[in-house]
Amino acid sequence: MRIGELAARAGMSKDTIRFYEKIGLVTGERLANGYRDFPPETVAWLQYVRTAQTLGFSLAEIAQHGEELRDAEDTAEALSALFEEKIRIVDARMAQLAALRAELEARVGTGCPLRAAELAG
Amino acid sequence: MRIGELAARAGMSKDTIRFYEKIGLVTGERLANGYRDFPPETVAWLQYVRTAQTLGFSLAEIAQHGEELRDAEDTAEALSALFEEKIRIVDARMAQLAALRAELEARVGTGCPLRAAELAG
DNA sequence: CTTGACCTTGGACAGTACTCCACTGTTTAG
DNA sequence: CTAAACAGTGGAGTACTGTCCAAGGTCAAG
Repeated sequence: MRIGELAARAGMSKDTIRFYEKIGLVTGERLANGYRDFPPETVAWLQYVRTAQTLGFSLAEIAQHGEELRDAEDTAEALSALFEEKIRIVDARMAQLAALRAELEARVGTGCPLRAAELAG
Repeated sequence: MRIGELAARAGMSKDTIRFYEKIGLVTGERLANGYRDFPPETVAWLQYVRTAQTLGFSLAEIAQHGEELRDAEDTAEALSALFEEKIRIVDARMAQLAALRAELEARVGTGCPLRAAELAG
């Protein structure tokens, strides 16, 4: 698939994809005429990138995860370890969110604006 | 409290606090000699800023929330509405995390590296 | 063979969030 | 009085994540 179709399917600009290629976040072949040629799973990978990004991972981290996945191609254990580490990060972030949510909820309806700035505890 | 103590208590650099003041994220008085003078609750506010930041809010958004809080000083309803909106955002983010976590967990131990790139679904 | 849609590259520019620097003023301790 | 520790300003520089543009190559349709 060429870059235009990939961009449309992944919901991002061609420039963004070229930028991602430059930093090693996506890789593609080249056609005889020099055009980039991406395999279909790149769409899912780019969607994953967006998800990971909103979770607070930098593009460099995501790229490294991708490499680790590729390197671990015959090492199911390494892969599981990577996933488990990510789960730990996700759990920590969820706990943080849950704490903030509880604090927010405690404030709803209490009308104590002057102390609102202290909700971080 | 002067900037050095605030920086130490909030766990960030003085430069960062000056930068935050410039963009309106924190406000302080000035002493007769020109030194900044911050009220004690600024420590909690800065900690809240850090939390909100890790949740994906930009400094501009956080600053605006702060303003809304100040503007709503006598409007408990507006405050509750703001909190409820934040809770919705937090809930959405938690759901996203939960989905990702489930996908990650499903991969642990299955050893299917070649399809790992598609875990975003 | 031209037109238009697609692709290439390189580089400039932008917004966010700092971080560092040089130079200068203020306060406190000895 | 001087030195050290604190403070101030303005401006430059950095890293990250794009976004836009100009100049040009490729390809299919009419």
